[in-house]
Amino acid sequence: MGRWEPNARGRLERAALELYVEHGFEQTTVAKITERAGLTERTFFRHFADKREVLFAGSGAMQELCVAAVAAAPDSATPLDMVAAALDAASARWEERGETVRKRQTVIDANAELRERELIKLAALSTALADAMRRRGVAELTARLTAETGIVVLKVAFERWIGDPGQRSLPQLIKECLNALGTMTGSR
Amino acid sequence: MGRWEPNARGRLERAALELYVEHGFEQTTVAKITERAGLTERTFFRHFADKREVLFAGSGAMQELCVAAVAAAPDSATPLDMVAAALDAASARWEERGETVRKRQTVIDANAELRERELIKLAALSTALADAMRRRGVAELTARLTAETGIVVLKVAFERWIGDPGQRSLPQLIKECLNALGTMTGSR
DNA sequence: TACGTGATGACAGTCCCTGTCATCCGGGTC
DNA sequence: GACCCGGATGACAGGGACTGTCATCACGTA
Repeated sequence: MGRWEPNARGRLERAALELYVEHGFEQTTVAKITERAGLTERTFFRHFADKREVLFAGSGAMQELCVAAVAAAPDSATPLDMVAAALDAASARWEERGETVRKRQTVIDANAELRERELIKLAALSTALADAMRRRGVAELTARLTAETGIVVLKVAFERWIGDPGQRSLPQLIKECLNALGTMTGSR
Repeated sequence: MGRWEPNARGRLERAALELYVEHGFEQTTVAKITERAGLTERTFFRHFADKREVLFAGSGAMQELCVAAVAAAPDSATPLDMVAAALDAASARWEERGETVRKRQTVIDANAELRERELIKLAALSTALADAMRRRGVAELTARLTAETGIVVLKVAFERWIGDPGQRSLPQLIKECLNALGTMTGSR
């Protein structure tokens, strides 16, 4: 348990997820996490802004992935196409490690504070997508509305993907939601 | 400053908003709020679940208002019409006391924790709207997507209403966003 | 006037999170 | 090999949010 064991941050992430799964988020104290990781509380808060953030460490990379997808979209793409490309990129990444994603989501869904954090992460993603589209020449209002709509589709499709016993794939569910969206707004 | 001054809850709400405006949310301790209201900390937490909730005391009534609007929509209404009716009801209520609403929103926008709380309140509103639509016979997926889309429109329109120097009314901005939404999804 | 009920006060305690300073490890310099 | 420097960690004190528990108080009612 030397002071200099490698990958302190990774050990904290792992210990936290394990304990959140075993005993729930609220019942887990930061002291217990650092104890399992062989570190001190102070070090935990040097790596993560708060007790919730440890579950969202990967959200930054996911956001960059989505922004890159928008930037890489062909010039012929409509705003909705750009968002769809971003959602494809994100969902592909999630499909890869479905087991971990599901476990993590179970923890989040069981706690209101964590759902709050999840929502603000999605809001940040929406803003980033809107910015990326604006850089592609999309008008302000259109960019904002399209990005937010994309997040809606992501939320609904992801929810169904989690609830389903692995029947349909995430990209498939996203496509279905996008179609339903079209009939919804067009039905008048 | 007797122990039995009337309207303890109201005094707490008022004192909290005042102090949040004067010094910001983070700089305001619950002790300061209860001091101004002539009560104790323990009493604050009997009336409000946490320090943030005091700013969202009215969200329950707003949600009921929206749900009632959906329930009262004519049978000929499409899902999108139902949501539009709900947004009209909500925005009318906000227009009434624009001054207070703007002041409160300034406080919320300045703090990440408060934005988180705002987002989960909107998510709860979305769920309530979807439930109300389902009771009107709307299919599960359609209800969910339409409700979420309505919240998107509300968010974007409200944001523009706050940022604007009172040019366009909130119902007007909502209508504009709904129109832009139609052209967006229909543009392909 | 006595009593019951609900709201408030008083107090101790836990946990999250922060500021500060000392300590340690690894790597580069001479 | 001795020296040193920068980044990461430990140790400690402390504030503030929130909770549990019991005593106390005001008010309506019999």
